[in-house]
Amino acid sequence: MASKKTRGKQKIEIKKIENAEDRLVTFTKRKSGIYNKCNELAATLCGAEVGVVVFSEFEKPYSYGHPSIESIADRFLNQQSPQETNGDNIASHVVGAYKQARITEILNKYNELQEKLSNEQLREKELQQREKARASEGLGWWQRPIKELDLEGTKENVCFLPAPP
Amino acid sequence: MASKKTRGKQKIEIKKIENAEDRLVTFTKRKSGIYNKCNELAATLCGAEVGVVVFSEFEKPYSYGHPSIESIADRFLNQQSPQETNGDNIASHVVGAYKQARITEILNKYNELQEKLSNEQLREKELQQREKARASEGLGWWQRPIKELDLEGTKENVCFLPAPP
DNA sequence: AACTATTTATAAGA
DNA sequence: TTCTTATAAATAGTT
Repeated sequence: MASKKTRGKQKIEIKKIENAEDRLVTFTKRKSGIYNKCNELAATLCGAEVGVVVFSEFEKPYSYGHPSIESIADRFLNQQSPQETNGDNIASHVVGAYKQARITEILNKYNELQEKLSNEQLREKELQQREKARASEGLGWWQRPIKELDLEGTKENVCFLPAPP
Repeated sequence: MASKKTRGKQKIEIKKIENAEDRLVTFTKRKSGIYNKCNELAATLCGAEVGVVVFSEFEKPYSYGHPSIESIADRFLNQQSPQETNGDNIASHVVGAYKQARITEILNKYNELQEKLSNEQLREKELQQREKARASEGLGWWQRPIKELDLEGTKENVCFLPAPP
């Protein structure tokens, strides 16, 4: 009993983490922490919508949105009355890019299909698949092994539940 | 001193907070919590950039960005794959070569999924065949009307797209 | 808006 | 990398 197993969470300065490995670990952990917070915010408030975009130090893009980035962006485009912004609005640019590439549509279709598939066929496998998908969370969807794009509920890069009417 | 001053933080279900006042308070608190987390993530990693967009239940927009929304947006709009740049630098309207390749993967995956589904249900199989046929017609999916990409009722349920490379 | 008792997130370690 | 664990940080309910 004499010694504790770990020192537990230590206070850290909010400065760049010098060690690259630690930095990556922290990046990953905190990013998911933020996603989780955002998801709770949206779920908790139910009327709220949240979109997050993160670029790693290697400029690898990550993102989260609820219920979808499009709806969020569209709102920005249609009505501007920012109460607290520290910059230009990101959503309009983001959506512009998306619309140009027309990735949005195909991804929507893809997700719908995923949903369909899982509903009809693989309900019981969801958990397994989710675990798998989580393993490669660090990669953008286009960079992932295609296999892992399988099925719904890629927790990290995808969002979930539609808000009640 | 016998009695505690408060019950402290209580565990709550992640469900819509029924009481409107509490909901607003929580929204405000958690939103700043998220901003703070994002700020730490950006500052901590230093190379990272983060943008957040939040809409309240009243559709009031809030946002945060670090170091600036512009830089994040620029990356979304101007990102080009490193691999692409040294080969042919024909021009900007081909920007999407790499992008499209990536997307094609998704499309392929999409079709794969459909195939899977077809093993379960004939209806889905037909759907899949139709899609396949279209895919080989010569037009890239991105050039086709969205409707041909099939499936109806675009819901706002899922998915969020990471940035195009 | 401040306060705390708790819950939650997470820095280190295993 | 995934799991622990001690501790820091966030926050639900209160004042």
